[in-house]
Formats: sequence, C-alpha cells, structure tokens
Amino acid sequence: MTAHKSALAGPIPHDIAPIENVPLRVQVADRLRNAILSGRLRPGTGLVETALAEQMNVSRAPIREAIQILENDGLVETIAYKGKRVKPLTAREVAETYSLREVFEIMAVRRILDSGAPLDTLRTHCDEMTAAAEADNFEALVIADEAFHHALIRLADHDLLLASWKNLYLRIHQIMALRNRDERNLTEVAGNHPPIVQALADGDANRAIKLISDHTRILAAFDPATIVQSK
Amino acid sequence: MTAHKSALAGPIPHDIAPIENVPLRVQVADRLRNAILSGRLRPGTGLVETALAEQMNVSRAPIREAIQILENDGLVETIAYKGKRVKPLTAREVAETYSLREVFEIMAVRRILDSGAPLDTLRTHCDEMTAAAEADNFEALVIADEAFHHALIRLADHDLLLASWKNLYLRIHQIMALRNRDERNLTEVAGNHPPIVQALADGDANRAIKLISDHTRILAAFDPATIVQSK
DNA sequence: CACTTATGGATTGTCGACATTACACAACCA
DNA sequence: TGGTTGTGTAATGTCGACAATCCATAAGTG
Repeated sequence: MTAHKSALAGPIPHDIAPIENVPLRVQVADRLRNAILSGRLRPGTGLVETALAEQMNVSRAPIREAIQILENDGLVETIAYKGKRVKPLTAREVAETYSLREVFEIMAVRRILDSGAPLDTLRTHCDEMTAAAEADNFEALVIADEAFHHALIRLADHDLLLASWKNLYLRIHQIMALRNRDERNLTEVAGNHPPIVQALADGDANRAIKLISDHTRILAAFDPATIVQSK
Repeated sequence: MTAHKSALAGPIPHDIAPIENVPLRVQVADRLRNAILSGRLRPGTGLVETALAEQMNVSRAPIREAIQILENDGLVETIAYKGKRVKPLTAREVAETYSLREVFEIMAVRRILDSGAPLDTLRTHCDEMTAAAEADNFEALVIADEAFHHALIRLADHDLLLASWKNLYLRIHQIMALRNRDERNLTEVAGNHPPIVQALADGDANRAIKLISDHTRILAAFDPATIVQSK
C-alpha cells in the first residue's frame, strides 16, 4: 500500500466523499435496466430514442449507447431502421435460461469440490435466508437467495463463468419480476439451500449436483406461461 | 409459402444479387473483428476513434458503435476518457475460455443423447476433416473442425447455448491465431472426432463426455504462455 | 378491380463541432 | 529540492442537425 502522502496532510474530512463521474450512457442504461428488470418496462415495449432523449433531457447519443449496452445484456433488440424494443420473452427462452443456469452452477460445484474452497459465505447466506423466511420477508429472501448463488459462483474462482452467470441472472431477475408473485412457502425455499452446503462439505459431488438440478428445475417449471408476451 | 407474384413476372436475372444495406457500424465492426481474430491487431493495441475514422473515411459515430459491438464480443475493453484497446489475453483467460467451452460441449452431448437427434452432419464433418488431413491441408482442417463443433452445439437445439458458444468461440479463434502455428499431426487431430460420434451413436454418455473433455483439454494445455501479451 | 407507383411520417443512421476528462510535463515556490 | 500548481495535448463524451430507410396509406393506371 503506497499511500499518497501530502505535505499538508491534515485530518481528512470524512464527509467529503469522492465525487463520481458516471457517463450519461451508464446512468441511462442503469435506469432503463432497472425499469426492465423490475417489470415496469414490459417485453415488447418500443424504445424510441428521440422520446427517451427528451424525457431524460439528454441528447440521443448517450441514449443510443445505453440501448446498445442493454442489447449486450440481452434485454433489448434492434430492428434496423424500424425500432428498438424490450426483447420479448418466450417460454422457450425462459426454459433455456434456467437450463443454462443449472449447467453453470453445476460447473461451480465441481470446481469448488476440486479446489476445496471454504464454505463460510454460503452458510452465512443460508442463515440470512432462514431469518428472512421466519420474518415472512419475501424481499429479503430473494436478496439472500441471489447472494447465495452469487457466492456459489464466486467460489468457483472463474471470472468468465462469473461474468456469464451475471449476464444470465439479469434475465432471471426479469423473469421473476414478470411472474405472478409466486406465493410459495418461504421456509421451504430457504430450506432448499443448507443441504447443498452440506453435500459440498461432505465432498459428495453427485448429491450436490442433484440438489442444484432439482432446485433449478423447480424454479424453471413454475408457471412459465404467464410471462410470455411478445407484442 | 405466399410467394410474391408480379404482373411482369419475367425471367429473373440471376446475376443481380439482392443489394444489402449494411450499416457502417457493422462493416467497421466486421473489419476490426477480422483484424483481431486473425491476429493482425494484437492484444494491447490501442484503438483511437479519430484515427480509425480518418483511415476508414467515416465519422466517429459508427466507429464508436463498432467498438462497442466488439466490447460485447469481449474482444475490446474501454477505459473511460483514456482509451480503448484490444483486450489483453492472460493465460488465465485462455484456460477459462477452454474450460467453459468444455462445459458447453458436454451440455450439448447430454442434450443430444436425450433428444436422439440424428448424427449425419457430424459424420459429414468428420469425413471433411479426414480428407483435409490426408491432403495435408491445415486451413481446411481448421474449418472442418469448427464446423464439427458448431454442428454439435446446434444439434443440442438450444439457442442460448448456441449464442454463448459462438461468443466464446470468437476468443478461441483469436487464441489460435496468436499461437505459434502448432505443428501437430493433422491425422491425429482428425482422428479425435469419429470416436465421439461413435460414442453418441452408442448412447454412451460417459464415454462421449470423456472424449470431449480430453479433446478440449489437450487444446487448452498446448502452449498457453506464448500468447500472453498485455501491453 | 388488381396492381403499381407516389407521398408523408416516424425512426434510426451518420455527420461535424464542441465539451469534458485525464495525463504528462513545465513552472513555480517555501 | 520535494512538492504543489499551472498548462497543453490527446483522447473520449455529448450535442444538434441532416440523411437514409422503412412502413402505411393514398393516389394513379390499365
């Protein structure tokens, strides 16, 4: 740590936070992404550059670049000279998304078992989920659930896998937001995860993989028809 | 098939091809991508918008969008207000790329066995590889090899997997171009593939997966150090 | 009436100019 | 002379205007 030493190094005013310089395209992309992932912008909705530019009080350039970022995320599609729209979600795409997620998480399990990475973080997130379930706090449960799976992937120590999983999980966010709020037993959802950690701790690859597969497939199978909506 | 019928439907001049209207950003992106994948633009090379715009005789806008497309491909990275450059390739990234490819192809194998898709196309490409090896034609062998693996993924009938695989294979192109031309026995490379098809035909998942894994890992292990080059 | 051809509006595609940022290096100073 | 401050340059970031394209609809034509 070669800290920068100033000659006038006085006490640092802690309430002066470093000012962040976020390009407009990123701000725009973040807002649009939130709108899509929260379901406020539904699949099939047209995105018109001029309209967005006026609404957000910026020029079209950052809007265009923001939309291209969302295209990379797989959330928006462009038809040349015609328009851009929030990518329609077909039942097939939903199924494919979950099946690829399953493969990713199985890969992570294998790598974790090979490397013997510590499982503390997973246990922490399990506890968070249990607490959320007991408090009947759906929001907190969803957050802890994502944290668990995110941690699982990170433990695999594979940057490319992590990036691919994050990209895939964007669509899962969207899918969950568009579903009819699935009223499932929160304690049941929370209870699905500790056995996975236990299987990992036991070094039982087949059992861990089986649990992950079942967990993923239950999510995928639930209610796929309700979210389909191509304009 | 509701074919368009014209009143003046005369004989169609077959040498008048449909004119294609490709946006400049796509043309630019294609050229740059070719340059990167062929190794002419090496990792670490800076990409300056103004310079490229002048060289290609277009404005900066399509150049910017083209570079953003390449960023999505994972071939270019941007540092805000500083510059853009061909993404450096680390040995770790190379290893991760091949390991993810392995997982993708194993997933394809499993799906093919589950669905019982016909294997004719795979056999065709095997024959092409054998012919190329006998003719000592390295280029043709590489092309047939990619065609084989591409066909394998397509048989899995999974659009998202196919898209992910294609994106991943871009980097594999780049890696192969940057390697010292590996002088391996062409007939050996060609000979690796028919056993995979045979295992698929036999419905032997474990054998097919083992063969795919070995095949991929041999490619990954070969000479990773020579291509590393971050500026 | 079937078909072609014009026309207008909406949207993206491209351009050139200006603004902002970051970095390197010179100028300044206890 | 160490360290701060100014300045210039090169690059990206943003803007407003114009061009090209597609689509729908109307007008023309035998």
